[in-house]
Amino acid sequence: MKLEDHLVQPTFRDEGQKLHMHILVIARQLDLILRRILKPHGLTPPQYNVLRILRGQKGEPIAVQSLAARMIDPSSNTSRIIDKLVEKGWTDRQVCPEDRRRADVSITSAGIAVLTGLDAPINAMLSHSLSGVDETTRIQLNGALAHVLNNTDDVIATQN
Amino acid sequence: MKLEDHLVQPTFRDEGQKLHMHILVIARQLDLILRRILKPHGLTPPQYNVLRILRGQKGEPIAVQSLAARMIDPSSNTSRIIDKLVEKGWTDRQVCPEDRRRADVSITSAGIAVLTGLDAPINAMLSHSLSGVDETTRIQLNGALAHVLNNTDDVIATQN
DNA sequence: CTACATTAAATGTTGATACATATATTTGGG
DNA sequence: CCCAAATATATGTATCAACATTTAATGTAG
Repeated sequence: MKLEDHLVQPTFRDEGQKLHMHILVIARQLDLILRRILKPHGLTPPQYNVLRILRGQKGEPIAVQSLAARMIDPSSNTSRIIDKLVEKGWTDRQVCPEDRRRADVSITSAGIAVLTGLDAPINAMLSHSLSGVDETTRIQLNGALAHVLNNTDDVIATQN
Repeated sequence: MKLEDHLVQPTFRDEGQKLHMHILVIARQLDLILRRILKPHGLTPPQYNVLRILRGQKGEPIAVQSLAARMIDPSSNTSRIIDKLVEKGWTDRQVCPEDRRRADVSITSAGIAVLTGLDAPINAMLSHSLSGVDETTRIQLNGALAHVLNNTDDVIATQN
C-alpha cells in the first residue's frame, strides 16, 4: 500500500513532505510490528531496547544514564523500565560501590534466554521489511538520512 | 551528530540495521521538535494532524473514521482527540443527519487561525530538516521508502 | 571540615495511548 | 415488521510517557 493510500491523500505538496510522512509512517509501522512480536513475551519496545543494550555489554554492567544515552527513545523513565525488567528477573541492578549514587545494571541469564528466543523472528521481520532494497540503495539511504539526522539535531539545538 | 553517536554505538551490524535505526531515531526527533513547537499553542502532534486534515477538507465535514484513516497515527482514540479540539473551540462536531451513528467534524475559524500561525515555523523546521538533500535524492529516498512501506504492510498483514 | 553546588537515580503527577467493551443506530434476513 | 448482525462512535481501564520534583551521594570553594 502506498503512502497516499495510508493517509488517504491523493498527492503530496512536494517530495520533502512525502519524505517526512514516509519516515513517520514507517517508524510507526515498525513500532507496531515490534510491539506485537514482543507482547506475548511480556516486553515493550523500550524494555527490549534496554535488554539488547545490556546484552551488548557482554557482562559489563552499565550505569542508568549510559543506558539511557544508548536508547532509541532516551526517555527519562529509564529507572522504571529497569524496575519492570528486574521484577521479571531479566536484569540485575545494584548500587555501584565506587559511586553510591549510581546503579549498575546488567542482564541475567534469563534475560539472555528471552532475547535469544526473539532473535530469529525479529531478524526475519527486519530483513523482510527491507527486502527488495539492494545494498547500494541502503548505503545511499543511510548517507542521506545521516544528513537529515544532522539537520534535526541542529533544529533541536536551536530550540534549546 | 551521527547515528553512532546518538546511540553511543561504535558500529552497526549492517546497512539494514543502520537504516532501521535511522528511521526510528529521525522519526523520534521530528516528533520531539514538533511537540516543542506545538506545546505553547496547547496542541499535541495528533491534534495538529487532525486540524491539518480538517483544514484540507475546505469546509467539507468528515466522519470520525475517515479522519482516523487519514491520520499518521490512526489510534483508536480519535474521539477523545476531537473532544480536546472541541473544548478549545477549534473544531465543531455534530451528529450526522443521514446516519445518526456518525459524527461530522469540521474546523472552526479559530482552528484555522491557530494553524495559520503555525504554518511558518513548521514549514521552516521541516524545510531545514531536509536542507542539503537535493531533489534527486529526495525522489530516490521516497522510491526506496515506498518499497519499505510495502514490506511493512506485508508483515503487518501476516501478523493479522 | 563545612556549606553549597552538582550529579545520579528515583518518584509524583498529569495526561496520553492501547486495547477492550459499551452504547447507539442502521441494515438486512426471515 | 421484528430481531440479530453489523457499523460508528464513545467510554472504561490499565499502562506508559513527559516533565517536574525529590532524595541521596559526591565534588568543591572557602
